[in-house]
Amino acid sequence: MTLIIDNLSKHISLTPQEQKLFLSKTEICQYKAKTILLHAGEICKNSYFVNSGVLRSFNSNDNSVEHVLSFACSGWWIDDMYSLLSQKPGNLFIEVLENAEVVLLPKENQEILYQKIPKLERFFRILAENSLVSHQERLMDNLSLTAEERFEKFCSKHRDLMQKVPQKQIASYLGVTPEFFSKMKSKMMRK
Amino acid sequence: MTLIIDNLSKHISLTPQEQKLFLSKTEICQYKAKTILLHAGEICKNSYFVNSGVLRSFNSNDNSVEHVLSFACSGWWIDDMYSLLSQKPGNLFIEVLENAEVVLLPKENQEILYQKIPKLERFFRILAENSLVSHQERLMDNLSLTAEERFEKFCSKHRDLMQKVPQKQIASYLGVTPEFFSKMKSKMMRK
DNA sequence: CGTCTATTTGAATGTACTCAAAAGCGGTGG
DNA sequence: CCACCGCTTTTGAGTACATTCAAATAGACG
Repeated sequence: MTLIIDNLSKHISLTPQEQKLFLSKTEICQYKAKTILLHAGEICKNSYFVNSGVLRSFNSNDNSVEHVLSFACSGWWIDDMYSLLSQKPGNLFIEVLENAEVVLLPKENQEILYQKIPKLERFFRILAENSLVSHQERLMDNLSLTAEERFEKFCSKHRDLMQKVPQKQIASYLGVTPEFFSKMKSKMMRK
Repeated sequence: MTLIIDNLSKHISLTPQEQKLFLSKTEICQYKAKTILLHAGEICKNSYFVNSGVLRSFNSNDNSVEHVLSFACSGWWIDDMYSLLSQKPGNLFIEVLENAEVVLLPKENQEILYQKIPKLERFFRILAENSLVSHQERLMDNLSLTAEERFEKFCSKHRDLMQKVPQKQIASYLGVTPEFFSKMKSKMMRK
């Protein structure tokens, strides 16, 4: 029922009291599609855990060209890690793509929880390490694969997102223009 | 004197006993340039902390095209995080570029240390989070900047490496061919 | 139904790559 | 200490992958 407790339980085990404490430091919010949870230039005050719906993080080059850093569906965490850690203005937006229920974990509560439940250090260590691994892989893919190969890999890894997300944003995630993505897609269909 | 203890002290404070315990679980090794500490296909058994010298991690596309994931100088950690976490064969090489003194922290000792000194969970959480931030930034740079811009950014961030590392490897890190890098460089010099 | 945005398609362009060959540089052995 | 060998860097010509700009088409939403 509480997806987020299940998520924690993947790497650490919490007593019922600890679970209660954890939940008491979070807040559940409902957001409609297109809501912007964080604007570039703001300081990121929360980690977001997605119960349902879809979010994305992206930056926007002065000239309104967007680059998608990540998507987050049910069961995923999303934030502007740079801004969250440094508590300085970041350059990411976080936007709701599909009506979403989101668990907010405020930065200051996270620090409190680290003190009260040190096991959480372990959880977020593992979370960060796993995230690091997948970012490293994506980086290497961007260096060594063609757009077509990256697209195929994306499809096999995230078939679910293909339905939910406008393809211009998948293009952006893969690092190509929407126009090129469209041409590439139809070319691959023909085979 | 012990660079690695200084490094830990940046984020957590250890008692002298804890410091001793930590060091007792590590091993210091000297390696000559060109030594390969980890081959693709092997399981990564250690985290490496660089006391002196320079290392790099890279993968190698079947057809012998190399892509540099990261460099590590004095004071930096390096490993194949994927393989280290999963204890499955990875696809990274770790190589010594410049004669190096390296602190080895074996995976199994790391687990022991997590139990004996839970504060280390915090340290490696912060380490992973910071690494994640810089990988995210590099990823976004690869999506949104030209090769020239990435090169300029690299220069201003890592002037020291420019001297120490063959430029074909900087090219590889930036995601361009050595030939193109050379042309780009001379073009930028002329300005 | 009309408006707004996303997608498709086409033509011209550019950034970066491949292949090839020459020049430079560093280390090693005689 | 010099000469040679291998590797890195440079340079050039031709090519390819992906972009830009523009316009037409399709879809989604109020």
